[in-house]
Amino acid sequence: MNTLPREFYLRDTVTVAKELLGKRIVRKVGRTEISGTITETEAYRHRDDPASHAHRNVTERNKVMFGKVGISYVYFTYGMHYCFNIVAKNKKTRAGAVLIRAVRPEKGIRAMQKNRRQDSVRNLTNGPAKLTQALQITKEQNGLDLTSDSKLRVTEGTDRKKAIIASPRIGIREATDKLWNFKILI
DNA sequence: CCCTAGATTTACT
DNA sequence: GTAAATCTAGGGC
Repeated sequence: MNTLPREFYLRDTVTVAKELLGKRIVRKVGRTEISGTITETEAYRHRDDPASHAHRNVTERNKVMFGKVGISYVYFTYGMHYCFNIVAKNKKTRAGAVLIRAVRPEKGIRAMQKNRRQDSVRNLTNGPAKLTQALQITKEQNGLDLTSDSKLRVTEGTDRKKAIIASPRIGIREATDKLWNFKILI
């Protein structure tokens, strides 16, 4: 399956968040391939988005969001969880990323069940910190180039276009008026 | 099914 | 100091 090119991510963050629905994340750990289709995303921008990590200045944590598009931004939160984002923004914007909130498991379900210590396929990747655990993504994968890395990529999907549901983003207190959470039905 | 509480570390108010 | 782009277990219905 074709890996998405850099230009895919060089557009408005909100546009890319919608476009990523139905695309596929492919992770390789040793000889095991783990993959899933993206079913839920959220856009986080820069100056106009008080809920974004990059709303203020560059810090050690958020610096990837100010860099090249198509790079992974993995951050640690709530004392125990990792979340996986992809840097995306148009040329005029300094910072932005798309949070991957849910995927539908495809290849490597056995490995995911082991990683999650959980048998129920429904509960494998239906949350931002669940899918990082299932795909073995930690801060080690922060800053990888998703357009060329051998162990973590985003490729075209096989799904037909489906209706997109837009909602307020989850778990934030600011900018709840922006409908920048996007999902497709499973 | 729903709800609430507790876990546990980082980053920056 | 404290809030955080969250999850799970445990109890009630």
